[in-house]
Order: sequence, then structure tokens, then C-alpha cells
Amino acid sequence: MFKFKKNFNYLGLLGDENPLLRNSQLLEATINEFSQKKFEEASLNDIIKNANMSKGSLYHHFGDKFGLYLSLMDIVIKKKISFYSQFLEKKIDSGDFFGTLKELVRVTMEFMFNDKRMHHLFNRNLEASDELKNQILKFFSYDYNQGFGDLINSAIQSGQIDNRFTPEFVACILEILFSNSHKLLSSDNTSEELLESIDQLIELMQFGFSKNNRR
Amino acid sequence: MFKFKKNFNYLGLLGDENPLLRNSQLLEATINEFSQKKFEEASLNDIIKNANMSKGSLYHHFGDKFGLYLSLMDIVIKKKISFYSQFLEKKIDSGDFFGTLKELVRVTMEFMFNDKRMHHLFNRNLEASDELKNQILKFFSYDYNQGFGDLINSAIQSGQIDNRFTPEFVACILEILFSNSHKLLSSDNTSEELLESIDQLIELMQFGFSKNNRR
DNA sequence: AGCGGTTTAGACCACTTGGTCTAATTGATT
DNA sequence: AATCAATTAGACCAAGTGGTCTAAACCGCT
Repeated sequence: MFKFKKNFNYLGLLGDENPLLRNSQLLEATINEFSQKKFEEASLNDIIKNANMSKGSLYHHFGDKFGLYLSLMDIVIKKKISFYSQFLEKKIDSGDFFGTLKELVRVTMEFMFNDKRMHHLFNRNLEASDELKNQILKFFSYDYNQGFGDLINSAIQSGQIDNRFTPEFVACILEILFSNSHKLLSSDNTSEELLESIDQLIELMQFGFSKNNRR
Repeated sequence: MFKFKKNFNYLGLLGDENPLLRNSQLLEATINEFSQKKFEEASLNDIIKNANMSKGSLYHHFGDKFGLYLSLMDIVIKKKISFYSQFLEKKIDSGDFFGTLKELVRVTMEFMFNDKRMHHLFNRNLEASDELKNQILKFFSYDYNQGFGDLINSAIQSGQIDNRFTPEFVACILEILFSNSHKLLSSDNTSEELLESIDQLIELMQFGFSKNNRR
């Protein structure tokens, strides 16, 4: 159970007034801590140490640990959305499932390549307790972890996905692969190796590992 | 860095003399704690509370937190090996990669179905720090997390896996899928649904999602 | 210069952690 | 029954946690 602070306006933390936007040292320290440890393990003492900040100041601005995490997610979710929006605008709802999937994988990998901490931040959030996730969700009007439901269903109806696969199974596989995509990249990957991994992943999704006539 | 207790014989914890074998209440409490939380988060206080045991007694037998974890892994690794051995004897080194893979998936899922805590225990160990993993490995003469290396290489050489896939990529995909196999099962799965999931997974690995001529 | 609200610093609190230590209890052996 | 080692109980410790609170510092204003 979360105990929220009475008389504290968590909504004030969101948007342009987000105090994290005015202290880049604190923002960095907060990203580092929450991307390395889950919510409960993350240490506020470590954060204020790395940010050269005092405890009083942190609590004055953010109310409590949840407030700090909420502020962080606000920034980071917006960053993810703006990163994906370029792609979402032009490619979604295309009739080409595997083409769309490839673009999604590419953007996801580039987002991760750009700053691996972001990727871990979202994975930690996915693994968090339902209560924490729900409390965070309450503050955002959209579901920032959109599933693949519609995409998959239309691909099955249009016959691009063999109908011996259930939509639930396909969704589960995709979620597993997306949330583990960092494991497909070693730390010293080049751009070409990244593209090569994407090609192999789509090839696997479409035709499997076995050597057969590919299209 | 681990600080080991001087004058304590950790080796004495292994095998038939393992103190966990003589206290089933403690064994259960230890499995529950270490399967739900990672090593650092797991609370000895919670364990002794749930096992109706005193702190002095626990430290007397196990030396420290690492000793308790080591004792647990000793038991659990042996359980896993005995579970797999039936399968490994008859099916390994067969020329049929996808058949072997299917058997491996089946046994893994049955092992997990049998006691989900075991599955989580091994996954937590995989995610643990290298130092903890290495310290545990030192006490066992074999690598209890065997990879798929040999299996994959021979499948590529025999042409069962298309050679546009690198062995590293295949290994990575399989590791991801195996360690997330619990997500393919909902909590109220029947036996038939389990078999159905296995079929879909092998089908995907072999031929992909796309609707094409299968074999 | 002096006022008044905002922000900062850090001592402090209750609680939990892994680990220590001593004293009491138990249990087998003579 | 007496002895002595093995075992257990739990008070205690230092360190770390999230959170509170007061007093000082800061800053814009008139």
C-alpha cells in the first residue's frame, strides 16, 4: 500500500513545471539510480549524494520517493513518445505486418542504442508491482506501454500470420522479445551489427530458423 | 566483494549433510524468499520468521547469508539435474535439432509447471551479479546453466538451421525464450494448453509466423 | 536596508538489514 | 545423576532506509 503525502500536489510535478527539468545533475542521478535498481531498492540517499543535493531540498520539491519517480517517468515517457512518433505517424496501420514489425524493432533498438538506461527504466517499470504501475498510470491519460493487440489481430485476419497461432501467443512472444532486445546487442555493437540483428530477428519471426524456401 | 566467514567450512553444507535437508520448514521458507527476491533483497529476518527459527540457530548452521544460499542452490541444482537427466540420456546428440529442442522445451516447461519457484530461482541466479554467480559456481564442478552452444553449431553444420543466422544470435534467442517461458503459461493452465504452447513455440522456431508451405 | 516567502542544509527519527555474542537449553554419553 | 558439547534464543550492534522538522540561507521586493 502506498501512503501518499497529504497536502502535496503531485500533479504539479508534471509538465513544464517538472522540477527535474531545472536540475540536470539531479535528473542524471535519478535516471541512473532508477534504471539500475527497482523502485524499492533505489536509494534516495545515493541520489542526493550523486546530485550534490540536500535531503530537505529533495523532499520539498518532490514530496516523497513516489513523487520523484513520477517526475522521472513524466520526462522519460515523453522522450519515448517523441522518439516513436516519427515512426508511428507514417507506418502504423499499414497492411504489411512484418514490415511494420521491422520498423518497430528498428525504432526500439535505436531508442535503446541511444540511451540504454531508458530501455532499462521501462523494463523495471514493467516488472514493478501492479500497485506502483497503476499509481503511475493514474497520472497519465494514455497507456505508455501499448501492446501489439490490434496489429496482431489484423495480421491474423489478413492471413499474414498463420492461423494456427493464437493472438495471445504471438503477443506474448513479441513482448518477451521486445523487453529483452538489449540482450541481442553487445556493448560494443556497431550500426551494421545492429541492422544485422534486426534482419535476423525479422527473418526468424517470418520464416523460422529452418532452411526452407523463403518466399 | 563478498566477505567470507573465516573458520567456517562452506563445503560442509553440501551433499547429504546439508542442514536444509533436516528442516523442511526452513527449506520452504528459504525457497520462497530467494525465489521471490534477489540475493541482496532477500531478508533473513523474514526467513527465520516464516521458519519459526532463531537467528542464532541459522547462523550457527549456515555461517552467513551466502552459506544459506549455497545450501539452497545445492539442493535445487540437484533437483533440476535429476529432473532433466531422464531426458538428456535418451535425446541429446540426436541429429534432429527441432525434435531435440521440442523435448528440451517440454522438460523445461514441465519442470516449471511442477514448481514455479524453481524456475524463478534459476532465473534470479542468472540475473545475479557475476561475483555471486562465480562464487556459487566455485562450489560445483559443472556448469549448471548449460548453454545450447554445441546443439546449435551442429544444427547449423547439418543445415537444419539456415546459415544466414549466426550461432550467437540463435543462442541468444533461445536463452531469452527459455528464461521467459513462464510468461507463456498463465497460472491456470491445463496440460493440453501446455502442450499447445509448446507446439506453437516449436512451429514458430522452425517455420516462423508467416503462412507459407510448412515442410 | 529591511521585510517575507522560498529553498536548502542536515540533525534526527523509527525501522529494517546482516551479523555477533552470550547465556540458557538440550541431549547423548559415561 | 553428572558432565560436556551441540544447539537455540534473542538482546544487541553498526549501517542503511524513507521520511520529518527546524533553523539558516537565499532572493526578489519595496
